Amino acid sequence: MKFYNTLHRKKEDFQPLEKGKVTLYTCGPTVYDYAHIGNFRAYIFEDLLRRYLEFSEYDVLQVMNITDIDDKTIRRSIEEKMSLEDFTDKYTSSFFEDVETLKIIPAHHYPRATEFIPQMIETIKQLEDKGFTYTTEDGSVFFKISQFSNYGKLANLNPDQLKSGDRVEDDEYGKEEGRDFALWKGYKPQDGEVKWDSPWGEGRPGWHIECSVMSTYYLSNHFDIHCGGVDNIFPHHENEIAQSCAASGEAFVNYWLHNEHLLVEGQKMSKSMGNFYTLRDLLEKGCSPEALRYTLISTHYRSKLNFTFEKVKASQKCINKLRELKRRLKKIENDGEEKSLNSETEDMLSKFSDQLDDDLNISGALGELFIWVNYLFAELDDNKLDCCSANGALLALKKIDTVLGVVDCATLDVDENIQELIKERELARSDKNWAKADEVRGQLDRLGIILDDTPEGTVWKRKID
RNA sequence: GGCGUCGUACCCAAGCGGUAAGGGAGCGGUCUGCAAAACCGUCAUGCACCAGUUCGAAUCUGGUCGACGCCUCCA
Repeated sequence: MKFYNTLHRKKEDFQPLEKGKVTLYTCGPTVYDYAHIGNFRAYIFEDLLRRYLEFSEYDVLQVMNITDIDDKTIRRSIEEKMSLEDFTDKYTSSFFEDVETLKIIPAHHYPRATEFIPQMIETIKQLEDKGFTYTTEDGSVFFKISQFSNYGKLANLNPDQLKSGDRVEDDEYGKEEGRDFALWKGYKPQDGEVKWDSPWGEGRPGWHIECSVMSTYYLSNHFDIHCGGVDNIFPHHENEIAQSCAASGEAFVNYWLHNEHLLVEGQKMSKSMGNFYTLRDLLEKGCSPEALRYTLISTHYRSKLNFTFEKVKASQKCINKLRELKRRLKKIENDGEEKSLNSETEDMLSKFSDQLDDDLNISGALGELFIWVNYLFAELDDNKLDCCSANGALLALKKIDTVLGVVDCATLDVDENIQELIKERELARSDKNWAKADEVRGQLDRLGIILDDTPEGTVWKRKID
């Protein structure tokens, strides 16, 4: 298995620190609003990574942080006249609901920054003792980058050139150099009720320290993989490396994986452009969670993904095709016990994983999958598939879906009213009352349900747009 | 200014020196009460452009054009 490691800007063979086990830290949400489709690209990429590692029989321990303390959560909670806790609880729950909707496998731990203040203070003290910090008049503590010689390695930036820059105007906490970053922020009136006691006075932790502290708390000082969006490479991850290595004196993360961003209809997603979508927005527009999942998963994680409704529609068709295959395979499964993977199926499985072994080359893997799907449909149409092979194929499809997570769907039931309509139409059809049958088809169509009359009876599925 | 990514058919997209995977859309057929699905056939002498290296290049080198990202808290 190979991954593109941002640290060395090349693909590298993946060797976990402990054989058969993977320690994985994935940057999570800042809970100040509903997560948008771009956020989910990152979480879906991380989910693909998690699922594929487990598919490859690694025992994965995954941690995802919940950032519930930063400028945005404080500002918005004050605007909403809510306590920080109530405010962030609301968006944390909505995040978990969305995770479930998208069938993202939950991380083993979701630490919240506010639950780790003592540990963060402890780490800052360690850094202070080792001479990596300085304190300013307002009770803020900064990390002194000039003390850390490896600074800039991940982002491939020259630290000396970070000294000057038009965008460095932020001297609000009185730091010595623009490039230094806050470990602890002294209390300011705009923080409202949000403050904790510390050896440097009241205040709150900086952003970067939370990930350093929470990742190493669960995964130890040195762990395998750390993921996030490309925008996190600098400064967030660069700063994490500096803090963590300076504090522990050990290596921090072996593999840094970053996902590219998402565009919507070719444009950067923004509220002013009117192309800013949360998961809820898209579900309301009729996109199914599986189609969104497929859309987000099916472009390689290091390429920009142009999110379009055309792509969601194409994704839904691919999923329908896989579900149709499953239905037809099940039909000849009959007595069910005997299974064998025929050579085509074995071939597909091995090519599928070969592709994903190459830095999660999902397009290549899906290509292999559909070659096999087409082969199976042709066999099924010719009645050439024995039940042994069909059972084997079903098994393979199930295995593939542990990675994709789009075929099986718990919410594929419709309300009773719709079931009644389908029965009504079945009756009309057996009476050859075609006018009535077509009327019902039209009725269901308006409800977003498509009917397929198959030799085994009528099946239905969700309309694509 | 510094660092970096990308340009393959109508759309998406693999490919990493050996003669263009796969998906969607389209078109023509088979099947069907109608439809859908599925199946069969069709769909790039060419991979932004120009040179070069090579027996051989979408793949390597140089250049040109174009799109984009990061350079202090945005996944």
